[in-house]
Parts: sequence; structure tokens; C-alpha cells
Amino acid sequence: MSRCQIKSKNLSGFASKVLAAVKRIPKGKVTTYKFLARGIGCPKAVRAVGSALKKNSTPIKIPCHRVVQSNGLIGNYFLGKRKKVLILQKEGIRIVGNKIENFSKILYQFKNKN
DNA sequence: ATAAGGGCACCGC
DNA sequence: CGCGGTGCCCTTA
Repeated sequence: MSRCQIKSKNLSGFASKVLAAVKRIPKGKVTTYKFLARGIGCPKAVRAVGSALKKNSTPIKIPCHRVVQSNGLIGNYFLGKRKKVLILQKEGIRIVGNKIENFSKILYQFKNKN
């Protein structure tokens, strides 16, 4: 079961779960699409997670900029990769080039819910 | 309803 | 160790 898609009012259940998970990310920390996907129960839906964040219409409530690639790279951002880096830096995260410094340290891993 | 795209991840060479 | 190609799932046109 664990269907990754549950109908909702506006956003798909999948998106809702993703957004909820992203909102759980503490400030000054970051997470990866992989952990995020795994956190919602769909470790293979890493790309779907990105798409879901893209449909996010409230970036203020949903710090999608705290979501980066599993290799420590910033990845992309619906507002622009450059913008994402700036925001992360403001969060107190050190970024070298396009990579996050101390990535493993600030990496927030979701608990294995379920 | 079908087709292509996308804010990735992993494996192989 | 670095780069390329493929795979998986959801969204939008």
C-alpha cells in the first residue's frame, strides 16, 4: 500500500507529505531529496519530491531551499540555484562554491516514521 | 488518456 | 576519482 499519492484538496497527498516534511526541517539545517522521499515512505520518489516542492506556493512556510542533493550539492531551486545558496547562507550554512560545508553535520535526517 | 519533463540518486566504465 | 547513462515517481501540457 503506502501509496505515494493521496488525493487532497489542492495539492496531491504526495505533495502535502513532502511539504509537511520540509517544514519539519529546523533552521540552519538541510536535508536531501532522498531522505525526504524516504521520510514520506517513497525512497524512489526523489524526483517526484522535487516536483512537489516546485508546486509549493508558500515558500515562506515551506523552506524548500533547505532541501539539497544527497552529495552535498545545492541542486536546483524553483527560484534559482543562486537564490537558494544565498538563503542557505543567511540560514548560517557555509557554502563553498556550490557545495555545502559540513554537509553531514547540518544534514537533518528524518526519523523512520511508520 | 498519452507523452514529456523535472528542484535527483545510483551504478558502471 | 570523475563523468555518463539509466531508473523511479509524480506533475503538467
